[in-house]
Parts: sequence; structure tokens; C-alpha cells
Amino acid sequence: MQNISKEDYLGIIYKHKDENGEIKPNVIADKLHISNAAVSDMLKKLSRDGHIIYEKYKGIRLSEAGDEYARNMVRRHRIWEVFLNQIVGMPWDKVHEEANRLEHSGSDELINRLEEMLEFPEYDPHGDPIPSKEGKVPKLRKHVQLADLKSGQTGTVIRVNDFDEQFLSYISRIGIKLGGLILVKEKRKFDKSLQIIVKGKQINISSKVAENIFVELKRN
Amino acid sequence: MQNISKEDYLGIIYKHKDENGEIKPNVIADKLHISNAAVSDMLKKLSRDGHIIYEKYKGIRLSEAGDEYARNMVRRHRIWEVFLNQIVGMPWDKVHEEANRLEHSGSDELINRLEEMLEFPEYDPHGDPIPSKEGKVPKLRKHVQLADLKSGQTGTVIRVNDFDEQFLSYISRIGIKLGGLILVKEKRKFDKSLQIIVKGKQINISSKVAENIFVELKRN
DNA sequence: TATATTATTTAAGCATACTTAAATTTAATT
DNA sequence: AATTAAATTTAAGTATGCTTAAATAATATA
Repeated sequence: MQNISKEDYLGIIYKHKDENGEIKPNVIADKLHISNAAVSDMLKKLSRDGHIIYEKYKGIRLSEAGDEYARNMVRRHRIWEVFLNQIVGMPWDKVHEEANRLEHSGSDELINRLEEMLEFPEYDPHGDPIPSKEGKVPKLRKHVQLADLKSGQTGTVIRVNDFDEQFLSYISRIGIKLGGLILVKEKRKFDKSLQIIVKGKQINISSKVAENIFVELKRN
Repeated sequence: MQNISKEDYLGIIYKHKDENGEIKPNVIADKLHISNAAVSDMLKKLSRDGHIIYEKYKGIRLSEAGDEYARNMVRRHRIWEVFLNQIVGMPWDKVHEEANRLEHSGSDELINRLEEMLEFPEYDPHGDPIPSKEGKVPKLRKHVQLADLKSGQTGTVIRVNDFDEQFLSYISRIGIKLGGLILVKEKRKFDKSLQIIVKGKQINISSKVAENIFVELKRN
């Protein structure tokens, strides 16, 4: 019996909760590129099987069992990402999609071995925390959207959103990486675009880009 | 769309052809632990989709397209096996099952990268040849079943069958490995069991075991 | 060769995971 | 508050990949 779809749903619900709170059916449909009707269908099954607590038209919440299942999926995904990046040498912007393929296969034992081989990484290549075997999730340092910095402020990149390959490829090309410094030179009110300095180079980025980069404010 | 089942069927048909010629539906059913009816069903679909040439009650043959598809599956499987064994350090007897899980996921690009990382291995940990990206299959040295050696003869282990974890674990424990030497000390007619010497130790093995170990006859 | 056995296929049915179209509920707007 | 719009669910239908039971074909045996 394959559980790929269910695993995808649970992973999405889990990740969304972390970043944006309770998820709506329509968001799941968008992320999986399927119809709302299909989501409605599956929510009933996930509820029936005890993975989520779901009242129609109301809300979607992971049950305790569902949360555990989902957290393990996220763990699997992120360990594959680190493996692909560090051992296989796959670039930042490719690992997410490849991990999406791999996260459903591979025994838990293999995942544990990979984790050990990687010396128990706490974060994936995009800065997302990797839940431990026991379910503990490493804390992220306090961070804000790059878009929220005022001109003149500097931030250290803590995390970036990993949903779009093009986005990752782009910010990678302009020199942005985890741990790197970004100075906000200027903010333009009318389109919210930013002039930033990365590795001494001035670059102009849109607000959309700046909203998907998370930094720790550097105080001086 | 998931193709896991179809990929399994094609892989099995391909491998069986190599070792035992044309496969019967009933053998596929056994290997996949499903009913004969299910196999009949799938054979129709595989035929419809151009993967096999199939006339009911007659025979099952891979089409050219199906052969290519299947060869790539076998390639994927065996590269995963080498990876698991050499990079992850997973023992001989565990890699087959784990590779069965992984062979359906992972992009071809990842497989190619792994192959490169492993320095283009020609054989998997059980001695089975790994088809190249271009579809070339490395030749195996001339070999015979260990069961066919006469008493007094010595063979170098070239390949072992990998379908049973217990079997692999067992022969591993008694010191048999690829490239190792085995001297046949005595063959007993009534049950076809063999007395062999491995690493200086005398061991008694059944004919069933000896039939699943393939050796190159050593001439002296 | 006739018969029994085994292998294979067909038939009917089921769960999964999707689709489109229609109905319903909720939220937003006037 | 009434209306409109958007989100969600239900309904009906489809392909997949299995199941068991019955029918049929091929093979083995007497």
C-alpha cells in the first residue's frame, strides 16, 4: 500500500502550521496542483484514519498521531536535502525537488544512518530545522523577513523559503547564502523594492524576494 | 502518476530473462506476492502500453521500449545497492531490500551523480552487472554454480543470488564473499550437500545454497 | 487418448486518488 | 441586511491495481 499522497498532505499541513498557522483546503490544492474536490475527499480520509481533526467548513488540525507522522516526513525530507547537498554535491536550488521524490522511500533505518553519516545536522540547506528521531525540533534564532529591515540595517541570513527553484537559483546567483550578510542600502516606498549590498556588490531586489529571505538583525 | 507496480513487473521480467529465460505469469505473481489474476491484468496493461509483447497463454517478451525501461530500472537498483554498501556502509544482505524501496524514486540525474561519485562501478555488491547510462551491460566472467564443481575443484566467487536476505546473511557469516575462494572437499550424492573449505575452515552447505553461488572455476 | 492437475484468464468487486459539474456554505461587498 | 463572490463539499465518473471465485486453456499422468 502506497501512502505517497497522504504523506504529502500531512507534510504540507505540518509545514504550513509552522509558518502561517492553520491551513485551508484551497492552499493544499494549490501546492499539490490538484482540485479542491480532491482535497476535500482526502481530508475525510485523513480524518477517518485519525491523522487530522477536521470539521467540514471549519478547520484542519493535525492529531497527535498525525503530527508525529508529519514531523517524521519533514525529518526525512530535510535529511535527504542535507545529504544531497553535502554528500552528492547537488546545488541549493535542486535539492528540494529531489528530496520530494526521495522522502517517501527509504526505510527509517536508512534515514537514521544518513543522519549519523551527516553528523546529526540541525538545519537543512535552506535553514529549516530537522526534527530529531525523538521528535525534538531545533529552535531557530530570532529572525525577521529581510523586507522588514530598515535602510541602514544589516542582517545575517538564517533561512530562506524553498518552495521555488527559480527563486533559490536567483538568490544564489546574486551571492545570498545561509550565514551571509546583507546590508539594506535603500528602500523604495512605491514598489517596496530594496537596494541591498551583498559581498560588497549593490543589488536591487523586489519585495517578493525580500519577503522570502529571513535574517537575524545585526546590532551595532 | 505512480509507476511503481509497472516498474516492478518490468524489472522482474528483465532479470528473469537473463537468468532463466522467458518468465511465466505465475512466477511474477510469486515474486510480487500477488495473485495470478492481478498479473494477468497487468500484463494486458503493459502490452497495451507497448512495454511487452504478450499473447495470452503464450509468452511474455519485453518490447524494445520495455527492455530499455527495464534495463534502466535494474541500473537504478544496482547503483543504489553499491551506494548503500560503499557509502552508507550497509551490509551485503540489507542493500537489496532497501534498493527496492529507492529504485522508483530519485531522478535519473541523481542516479547519474551517484554513479559518478562511485566511480562508475560495473558490478553491484552481489556481482550483478550494472547497465551503463547508454544501456551497455558489462560482461560477467564465465561462471558456474558452485553446486556444479567436482570435489577437489576450487572456484572464485563471481556472483550470488540476492533474492533472499537470510541466504545472504548466512553465506556472509560463513565467510563467503565476492572474489573469495571456495574449495569443494566432498560432495554427497544422497542429498547433494557439499563439504567446502572457506578461509581454511570446513563448512557443510546444502545443495540449495550451492546453487545460488556462482564461481569461476580455478584451473591449476 | 482420456482424465486429472495446474496455470492462466475472465468476471465482479473494492479502495485509492483523482477529475468535472453542481450544490452548499461562508465570507465579502454594497 | 441582502446580495454577490469565493471557498468548500457533494455527486458522479474514471483509471489503477489489487482481491476472490469461476471459467477456460495447457500440461502432466494414468
